Order: sequence, then C-alpha cells, then structure tokens
Amino acid sequence: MTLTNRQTEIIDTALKLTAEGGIQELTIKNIATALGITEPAIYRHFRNKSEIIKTMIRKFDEGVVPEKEGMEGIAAFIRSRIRQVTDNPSLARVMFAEEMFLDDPEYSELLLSMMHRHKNVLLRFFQEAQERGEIRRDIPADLLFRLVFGPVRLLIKQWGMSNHAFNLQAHGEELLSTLRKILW
Amino acid sequence: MTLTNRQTEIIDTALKLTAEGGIQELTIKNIATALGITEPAIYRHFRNKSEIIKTMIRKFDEGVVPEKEGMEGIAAFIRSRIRQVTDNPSLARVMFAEEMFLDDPEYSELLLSMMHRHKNVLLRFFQEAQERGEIRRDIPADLLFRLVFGPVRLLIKQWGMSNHAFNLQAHGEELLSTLRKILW
Amino acid sequence: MTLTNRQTEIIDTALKLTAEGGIQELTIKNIATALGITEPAIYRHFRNKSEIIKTMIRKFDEGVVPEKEGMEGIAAFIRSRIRQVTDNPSLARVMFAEEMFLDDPEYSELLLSMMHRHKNVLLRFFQEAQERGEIRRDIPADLLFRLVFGPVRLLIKQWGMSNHAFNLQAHGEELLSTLRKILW
Amino acid sequence: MTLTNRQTEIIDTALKLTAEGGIQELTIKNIATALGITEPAIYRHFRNKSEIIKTMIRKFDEGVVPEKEGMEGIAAFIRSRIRQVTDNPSLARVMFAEEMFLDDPEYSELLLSMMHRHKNVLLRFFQEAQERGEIRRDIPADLLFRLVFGPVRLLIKQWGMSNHAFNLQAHGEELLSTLRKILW
DNA sequence: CATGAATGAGGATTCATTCAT
DNA sequence: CATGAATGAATCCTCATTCAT
Repeated sequence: MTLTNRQTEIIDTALKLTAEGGIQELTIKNIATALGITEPAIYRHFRNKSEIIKTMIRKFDEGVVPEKEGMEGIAAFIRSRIRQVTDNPSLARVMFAEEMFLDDPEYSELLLSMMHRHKNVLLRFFQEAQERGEIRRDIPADLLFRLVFGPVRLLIKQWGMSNHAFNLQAHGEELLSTLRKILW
Repeated sequence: MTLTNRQTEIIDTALKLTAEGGIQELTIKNIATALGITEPAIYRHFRNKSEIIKTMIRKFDEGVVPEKEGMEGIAAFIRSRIRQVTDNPSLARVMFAEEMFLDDPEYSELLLSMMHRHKNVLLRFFQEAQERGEIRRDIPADLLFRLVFGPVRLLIKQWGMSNHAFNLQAHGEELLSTLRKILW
Repeated sequence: MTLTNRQTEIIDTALKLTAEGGIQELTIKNIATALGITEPAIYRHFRNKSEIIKTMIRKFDEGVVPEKEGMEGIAAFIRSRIRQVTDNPSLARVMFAEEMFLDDPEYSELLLSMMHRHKNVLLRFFQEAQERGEIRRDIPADLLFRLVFGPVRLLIKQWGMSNHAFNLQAHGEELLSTLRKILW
Repeated sequence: MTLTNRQTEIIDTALKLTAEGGIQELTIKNIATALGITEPAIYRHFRNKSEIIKTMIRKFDEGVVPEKEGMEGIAAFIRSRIRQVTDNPSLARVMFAEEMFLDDPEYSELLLSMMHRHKNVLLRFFQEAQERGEIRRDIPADLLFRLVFGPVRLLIKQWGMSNHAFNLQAHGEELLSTLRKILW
C-alpha cells in the first residue's frame, strides 16, 4: 500500500473527520474543504469514497503483528497498538469502532478479516505463553484473549473519548504489568 | 420513560436497523418501511429523528444498575447487561458503539454521561469489594474497571458480531468466574 | 401499464424533452422544471430515471399491432403508427431513434425486443398477403419488410425533423397506395 | 478536411464509442482512455469536444456523391454508402441517427444541411431516371426518394444493430435489383 | 506532445421534514 | 392515526476544460 502525498493527506483527513464526528461527518465535501480543494479534485486521487474508506480501514492494521513469541509477542502487540494510536490519535476513536462501518458489507468483511487475523496470531502467542509457563494454564485461550484485549481496547477507547486526557503509554504499561501479575 | 406501543415498535425497529446496517441505515424511510407505514406517520409518534435516537440510547441503560454491594453488585451488573442483550440481541451491536453517535454532541453527551454514571457505581462496587477482601487490593479501582468491563464489552461485542453464534449467558458465567479467580 | 396522472405528465414531458433536445436534455431537473416541481418530487412517482425511460420506450409500442390479416394488417399497422405519432408528435423524433438509447443495455434490449416482435407480426402479414395474391411473390418477406417499413420510418422521421411541416396522414396514405401499386 | 494522424485516431475512436454506447459514451475521458493518453492531451488536437463531434459528423459525408447520372447515379450513391459503412462499420450505427445530435443546434444544422444536399442530388438523379425511362413516371420524386432511401437506411441500420450479422454488400445488391424491378 | 492537479457546472439520488387532506 | 405530494439541503460523482510544468 504505497500512497502518494495527496492520498496520505486525504486518508489522514478522513481519519480525523471520522474520529471527530463519526462516519456521518466523513463526506467528500468535508474532506475537500479540510484540504482546501474542491470535491472533484478528490477523485483524481481515489476512485470513489469506498476506496477512501477501505484504505483508511487498512491503515488500522499497519505493522501491528510482531515477530516475537509467547508473552513477549503479546506485549509487543499491545505496545505496537499503543504506539500506533499515539502516533495518530484519531485512530483511537476509529480503530475498534467496527459498528461504524456496518453499512457496507465490503467494509465489515475487511474489518472482520483483520480481526480474525489478529486473533489467530494472538491465540498462538497465548498458547506459547502457556506452554512456557508465562501464563497460567487453567484459562482457555479464547477467554485469555478477551481478558487481555478487552481491557486494551477499552483503555484505548477511553483515551480517545477523553480527548487524550491521560498518558496512554504509561497506562498501557501499567495495564500490561497488572495483566502479567493476575494472569500468573 | 413510558412509551406507547407504536413508540416501542419504532424504537425496536430503529435498534434493529442500526444493529444490522449501522447508523447509516437508520433512516425515517427505513423505519417506516419496516413497520409498513409511511414516513410522515412516524412523526405522529416522535417529534423528530433526534428524539428517536435519544430514546434508543436511553434504552441501553434500562435497569442495569443493581441494588447490591461489592462483588455481588459487579456480578449483578454484568448479569443484567447480559440479560438485557439476550432479551434484545440487537443491543449487542449498538450498546457499546459510542462512536456511531459521534456526529451529534447531544448523543455523545448522553452516552458519555451514561458511561460515567455506570463507572461511578461500579467503582464504588470495586472499592467495597476490595474493602471486604473479595478482590485483591493492589490494583487501583480504575484499572479494575478496565480489567472487568473490557472483557465484558468485548464478549458482548463478539457475540453480536458473530450473529449470536455462541451461548452468551454461559460464556458470561465463565468469564465471571474466571474474573473472580484471577482478581482474587 | 396503468399510470397515474402525474406519471403520465412526467412521461409526456420526458418524451417532449427527448424529442426536442435528444437524450442529453432528458434530465430529472429538466422534467421537474417543465412540470413546475422540484427534482425530488419526481422520485415520488418513479423509482429512478431508468424507470422513466423504460416507461417512455414502452409507450412507443402502444396498441400498434392490429388484428387484421394480410395487406389489411400491413396497412392497419402503418396507419396506427401514423395516428400514434400525430396524436403525440414528439414520438416522431424518438420512436425510431434506437441509437439514442444505446448507453444502457436494458434500453436497447427493450427496444430490440419490440422491433423483433413487430417484425414477426409483419412478416406474417407479408406472407399472408403473398399467399392471397395481394403482393407479388418474387420478393422475400425480409426484403418486403425493408421496402415497406424503410419508407414509413423515413416519412415519420422527416415529419419530425421538419417540425411537422407537412400533413403526415395525407403523405402516409399516398405512400401506402404507392406501395400497393409497386408491390402489386 | 485534412486531419493529422492523431486527429484521425480521435475521430475514429469517437465514432466507435458513439456507435457502441450512444452519445452518452462519447466523453473526452473515454476517448483519451481508449487511446491510452490523458484528457488534456486531446485538446492538443481539437479545440473542444464540439469540434470533435462536428468533424465526426462531416465524416458521414465523405465522397458519397457520385458523378453519374440517372439510375446509375442512384445505384452509385447507394453502393458508395455501403462501401463507406463496410469500411468503417461503426458508421452504420451513427450515420443515420440524427436524433443523437439533437442537443446542439450546431450539430443538427450540420446534419440537416447534409441530408438536404444529398436529397437534392438524388432528386435530380430520380428526375433524370424518369426522363430516361429508367424509372416509372407516375411517382413523384419526393416519394421515390423515400421508397429508395427508406429501405437503404433501414438495411444499414439493421446491419449495424445486428452487429454486422449478415453480408451487407450482398443484401445491398439484392435490394438494388429489387428496387429496379419494382420501380420500373 | 503530453501530464498531473485542479475546477465550475451539473448530474441522479436520498434525507428529514412539512402540509393539506 | 395515517397518507400523498412535495421541498430544501445535502450526498456522491462525472463532465469539459484549464493551467503550470
């Protein structure tokens, strides 16, 4: 996914608009106005709105899957998510808002496939962590996934909804160490 | 919040439409068509679309706050959420999708105030639970909230996104007992 | 095909616009303005522009196929076409302009199927006429079709392009009797 | 009308596009894409779209008027039309579709003046043919024109609409000899 | 001779809402 | 309690054309 400068600008604007006002605010006109150009100009850079949204969604996914193993992999995944979100704070309000893209099956499928891909990677991490004794063994991987990523999602969401009122990174580390503590 | 029959029908339809296709599918026309009436007829029952959405949002909140204390209160809260959602499965895809209502400050405030109210009640429960020794004391209440309700939210969301592919109540109980175990 | 009053008005306007300025002039806005209403109002009466065009095309076909036989059938067909066109002069510039509707396969198919239906009826008439000795037998039916309907089409087209500068009915009768004479 | 190579390519593409999808498909973008160049490049070769269309229309007229007399002239005219169309099959669907160019008076006038010029030449041929006894004298020239060119037009149109499903030249000769026979 | 980026005008369509009946 | 007909505002998108490079 290599984007031109203008394309990146458009996607970033789209992200910001969606984060601030929901999908309803994501209109071609709003993007164009925010960029100081006219609506038709957008179409030189993306075939249609659908392509913009799909490119935006694909951005949620950028380089999150780490090349580690076990508990290390899990921690790396969480940290990469947090880094991604602090780098581009708009993501915090959009990344886990799958419902916002429900209207077009194309989007929901894209999102769902991303979710599943991540989940599979993480389930493997959990299994490894259990085998290595990094995590207690009496909790099924599925449940572990929920116990770990439920809080991570909620933390990021709270950070977004609070307009970044607290230090996400610090809270992320705190969450991580607490998770380590209670899951073993 | 006493609703006439027709009003209840309208809200339920609104809920279903939003759950299935996102906010974008929630149009007066879609509600009217689903109910087999015409668009102007809707306005006999609600002043405008805004009222419909706000009534819908208020439904997320129905009788969730239990009159218990400590760990009992927390468990009761979670069980009441799960009951609410199994009673009206559409809620699962809508209830925690705050981002969907971002476009109108009126909605986000309503939602946010609900979130805060719940959070305060729950923080009290956590404190009580810690004081009573039902929950370990070395985790700040804020973090506890995330650790408990992150997974609950994710569980309900997964149930909704999977089109109710698993037994939510059973998974809820499993989650609850695991939480008790690890937070001990 | 029963149309409401408004629908008939819309189709008649569409016909007139197309006749006067070609397909390019057939816009929802032009129809609406001609009728003194706004564009969205049109959509109360037709699902979309496509339905308007298809309804318009179907009008070319109204009651043209006579219940006669042989030469009588042919004459009746021609006279009914001429009557149809004098009743609604806009038809003259549209009816045989199949190329105007080339952009949508739905239209061209509709048009083509109409053409074929008519052709089949007429080929039968020609055959009957030849069997009865009303028409000379040394010309294949296909060619007869061209010899008769080529001139009819051209006559109607000339009438339309000349802004109805001559008496179509009289010229039609003249053409008819000449055809009888030369095809003897 | 001397055209550069690129101009000829543009006109041929325009012709093909119009033949295949009607005037609506004749856009600068479609021409450019078909030629593998960008839209602004078109404007190096034609001042504007109007010039393209007018050049295209003028092509309908290329070398059709023969230097013969009487029946010979008529036959030559028909044969030249058929040759023109077999040389460039797209013409078959465009040449006699005057209605397609109705939206701009400039085009319709151009087309009409062409039609009239041809008609005058042909009327002279008919007159000569009648004087020479090549054609029966009891039919007015106007009507003769319709009787001959109605079928010719229809034949060419049928050939175009059928995607050149039959041998146009052979059918043309058959039509010609039949015309000779019945008009004698 | 060609492109990349842009624009003003206009296209079809949808939306929430109103009003007379 | 409901409908039929309408509207203003907004949506996405396409078109011919321009201009700097």
